[in-house]
Amino acid sequence: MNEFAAEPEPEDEALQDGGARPRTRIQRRNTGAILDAALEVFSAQGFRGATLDQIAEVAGLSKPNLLYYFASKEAIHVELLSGLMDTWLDPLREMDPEGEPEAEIMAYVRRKLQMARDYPRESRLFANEILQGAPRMRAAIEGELKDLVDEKAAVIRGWQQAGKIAGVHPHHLIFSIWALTQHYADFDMQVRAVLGPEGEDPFPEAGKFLDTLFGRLLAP
Amino acid sequence: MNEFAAEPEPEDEALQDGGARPRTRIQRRNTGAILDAALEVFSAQGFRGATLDQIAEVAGLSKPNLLYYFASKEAIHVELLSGLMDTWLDPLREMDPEGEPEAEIMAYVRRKLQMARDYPRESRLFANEILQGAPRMRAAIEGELKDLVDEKAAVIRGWQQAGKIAGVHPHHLIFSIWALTQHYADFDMQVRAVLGPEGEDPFPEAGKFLDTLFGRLLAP
DNA sequence: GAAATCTTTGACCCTTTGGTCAAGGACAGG
DNA sequence: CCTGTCCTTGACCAAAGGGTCAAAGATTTC
Repeated sequence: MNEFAAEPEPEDEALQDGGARPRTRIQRRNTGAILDAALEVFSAQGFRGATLDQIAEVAGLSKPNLLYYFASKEAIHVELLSGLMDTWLDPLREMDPEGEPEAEIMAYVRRKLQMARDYPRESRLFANEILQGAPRMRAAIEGELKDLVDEKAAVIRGWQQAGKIAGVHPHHLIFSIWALTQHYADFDMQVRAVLGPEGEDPFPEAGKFLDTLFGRLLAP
Repeated sequence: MNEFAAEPEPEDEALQDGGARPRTRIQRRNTGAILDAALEVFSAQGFRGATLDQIAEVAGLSKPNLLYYFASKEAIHVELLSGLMDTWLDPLREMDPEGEPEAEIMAYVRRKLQMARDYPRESRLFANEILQGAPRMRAAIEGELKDLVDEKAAVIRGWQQAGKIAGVHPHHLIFSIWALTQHYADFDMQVRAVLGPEGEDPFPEAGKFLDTLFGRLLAP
């Protein structure tokens, strides 16, 4: 079970009224189970591909019971996404303008790779949403996300002007970190298939590779 | 209109029988329009999210007419995917073991980035398929794709042992090329949103960035 | 321990969707 | 210009899917 998306924003919205947080123990347990099941199904099938029956089955509840806790399929999805954005941006927020430039960026890379490993479903949910043109997240991406990236890009530019790291385009540097780390979650199936049936964990090697890559890219 | 996926394999399968290639001019035109429309819709909505009505509308045909040319929704999808794999791997096939190592890899990166720019729908179709665990492509990925990657990884290892390029993990090097180039197609919406409303083409800058990145990564 | 308040679900409803079919048009080829 | 093949579609159909509801079961509260 995973609180990752369930915790940040107190789920509710449903339960006809619309004021209170999860009250009873039962409510907390069931909304948690629903969000976890929905994450499982939405991340694997996309919004339109997922069905309430599938989510209900994974959650171990009946379909009408889902709809007792959430007003609609869409409401479940929105709940997941709104919890996601914050957690998704946290590793970037932690990048400290006062820190040692190369170390800060390398640490960011490692945090993102760790997230890809620990929360692949969240990564795929996000990927699905962007792939379809972000119909339910456009605002957050053009607002929150863009603002944070612009802010950190400015920090990076400062480091570059101080000669601490190489002068590569800050926005594209950030894109490259996203692309390279999330790839291991979103394309996990392909990565494992290509590496062969030995079934060993690709992440340790990926970590080493990314250390080398960004080490060389950032050297002033 | 785009022949990319329509041409490689002669579409047919439908038309009740199952022997002949597109015979008439009408047939060629309509199967082409259907595959192009299906690429549009599948790449944007995923398989389950797409509907025959949407595809029919984009193609400018009636739904029963679609099903005159293709046996089922699934048949259209399969047709697209089977045409895709070959084209997708071509840029890697072209990497020449006899060529100058760094130049060969850089050229591969540029070809892939060019594909992301010219064929974003194909990239997203592929991404959708892998994200959902590749239910209809597993065989091709574990076979054709893995084989080619293994072959080229061996070539790269040879170059590394000859001291021509840095000794990074060949498979992860290839993954990084895929991740970094396809990101600009698959996450296009996000890339453009973050770069801001100026609406300028991200690809020229991406090209410069990737030149720097791989130049530094590969230097022996 | 009974009233008031949550939870749960079987049965149902309406829309969407993949797919069928028979009949009517368009187009060769002779 | 007529016949046999190819193409097109309006009308249907059955299944799936999102969502509702009333009534029955649990829990809590006093």
